[in-house]
Amino acid sequence: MPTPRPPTSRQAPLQHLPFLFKSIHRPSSSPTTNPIRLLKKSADTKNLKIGKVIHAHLITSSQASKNCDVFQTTSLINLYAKCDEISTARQLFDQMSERNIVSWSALMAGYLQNGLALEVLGLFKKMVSVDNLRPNEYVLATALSSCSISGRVEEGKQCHGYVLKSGLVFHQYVKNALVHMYSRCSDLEGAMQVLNTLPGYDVFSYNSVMDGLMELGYLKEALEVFGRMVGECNAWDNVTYRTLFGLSARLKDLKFGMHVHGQMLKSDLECDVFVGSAIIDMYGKCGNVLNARKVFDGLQNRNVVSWTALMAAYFQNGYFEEALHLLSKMELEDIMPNEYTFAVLLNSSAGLSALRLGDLLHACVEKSGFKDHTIVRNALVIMYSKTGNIKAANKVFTDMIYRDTVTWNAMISGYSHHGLGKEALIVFQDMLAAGVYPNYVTFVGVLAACAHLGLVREGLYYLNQLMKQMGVEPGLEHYTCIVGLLSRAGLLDEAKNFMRSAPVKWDVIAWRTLLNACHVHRNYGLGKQVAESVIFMDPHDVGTYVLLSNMYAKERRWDGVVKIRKLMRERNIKKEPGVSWLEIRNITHVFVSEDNKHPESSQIYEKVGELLAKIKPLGYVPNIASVLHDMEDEQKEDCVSYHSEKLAIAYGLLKTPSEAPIRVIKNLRMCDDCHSAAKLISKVTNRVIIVRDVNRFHHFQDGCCSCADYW
DNA sequence: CTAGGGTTAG
Repeated sequence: MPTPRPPTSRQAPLQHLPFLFKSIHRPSSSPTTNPIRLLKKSADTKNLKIGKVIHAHLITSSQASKNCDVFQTTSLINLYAKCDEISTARQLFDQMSERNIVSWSALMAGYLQNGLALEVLGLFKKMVSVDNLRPNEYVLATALSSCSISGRVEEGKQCHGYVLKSGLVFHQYVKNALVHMYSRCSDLEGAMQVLNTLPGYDVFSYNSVMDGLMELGYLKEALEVFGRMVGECNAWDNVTYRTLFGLSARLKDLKFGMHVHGQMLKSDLECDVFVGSAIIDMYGKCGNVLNARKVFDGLQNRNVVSWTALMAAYFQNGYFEEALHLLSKMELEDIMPNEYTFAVLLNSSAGLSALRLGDLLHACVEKSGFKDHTIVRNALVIMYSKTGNIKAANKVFTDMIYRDTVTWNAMISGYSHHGLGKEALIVFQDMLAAGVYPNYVTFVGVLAACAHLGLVREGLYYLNQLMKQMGVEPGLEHYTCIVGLLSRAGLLDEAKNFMRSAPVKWDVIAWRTLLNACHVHRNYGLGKQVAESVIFMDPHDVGTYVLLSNMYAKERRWDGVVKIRKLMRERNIKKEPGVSWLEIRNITHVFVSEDNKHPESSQIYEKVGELLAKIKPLGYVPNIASVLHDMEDEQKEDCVSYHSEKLAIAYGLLKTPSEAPIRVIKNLRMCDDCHSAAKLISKVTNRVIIVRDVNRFHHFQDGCCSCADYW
């Protein structure tokens, strides 16, 4: 949706030009009117038009002496370099018969500005070897900066040598450029060495080092450097604040962040868009959306980044609708979304499982000119996979030319969530073949895939060998995957022993994994033990009470069921109502178990009855064991018959064309009864039914589910 | 001639 932009930079009106000519022609040129000064002025103001006029004039009246020519041409180089006509600058430079150090530095600065760092370093080498010139502070700062942006430590160290030789180590700019170079090239020992051996560093050096440390994830160390800074330098600037907000965000340390914020308010530093966005980001990442909003509302000028930061704050805290809602408000202020904005929006629609909205955003992205940005493509993969359309996710993935770690991880874990373990492992192999290094997240997806496929040996090999080989430290999530892997394969004792022996502090999730396995494998003895300990760890885990009561029921131990029910009453634990929803055209229809609030309720109930009647001959038996209320079996059967996902599936069948897959989202774990019903319904209706429950996707097709009945 | 804001995979 590109709208024409109003002209922002005003060109100098043409009627001013005769005046310029006059001043050039004036016989004894005063300092303000000589052409070199005018060239500098037009370079500084990036006014190429006037600069070219002066250039033309110089050509037509070329009476200049040779020495004057060096200065003039250098000024012209500077002009073209600053005005982004670097090739013109280069032509002039190459035609010079004689050059001084300023000619070199002007051209180098131009290349640096255009991001052509390697060109700068090439020039630097030529300058010292061919022209035998000694680099000055300008050339050194430019060369060092080129090393910084291109990550060339080796060249940076050579520059360091020149710095020492020239005696410019004490020059503030050069020193800072040196510290910055080492920080950006991830050579923090180098940076610290410069910082420690030389006296007199300023905000700039500290900012650089803290930034470098943060980039590498050394958050504690950055905090230490900050402590040193507090003692030695109190002139904090915008960049310092931005860095500190970034640090508190990454540490998720709200207290520290608020402290810095308070400090900033006390100082009379003006809060620019950069710092403003950093504060919003900090509050968002520290979980305080309200403050993020407050800061945003207080900003005098906002740009795309401020808006995107606020959307991200909402997104990160689960307020997906609010994040999406901000788009139209932003556009009302005439601010266009960019690739980051689209990434947040897509992730928000993924969070809602809003397929229709995601499709819509995809269309916007295609039109926007940001469609080929990796972050946007990644967000598309995530969005399609989370909204249940794994095929579309893979389409986006395969069409991508450049893929980063996040891309591969998104596809691997996407497949894993959908129970497509084989596909996940193939993508993983491709990732290794492409030379991309797997990280922590990659292996979570890979191990989950192994668990789905029951590949015990492979899983253990990945954990014990490959991860070490790849330099990835296994964490709780990986160990939990192993628990899942073992118990899914029916090796419950091994899983239990693994939990006993592995050097980790297990959380409820791990125990619940084992518990679930006991339930599926009908090992109720161990299951009850595990459930007791889960309840001990988290007395409000409703799902566990339900499972425990289920297990008692399956053993026909009604005393146990009664005990659990009593316990739940005493602890005031209520079963969260089951809610399912699905999108039809662009409306989301929400169903709550056994409620008849939907306007077409009677048709839906009728349809459910019809479906259940159709699948009963195929072996469907209502599973009423999970019903916790006191009632007759017949009532219990009614109860499970009208679970929210059954209502949603029935509605989907009523309202969508016969070839379309039905996509349902449910807030809880899918129950046994609905699971077996859905399998048979997919068979008798010949439809693909995709249900996303709290943990995973179930693809029902032709009487089978992708989770292979283990979830 | 030295720096910098936002996003994501579990």
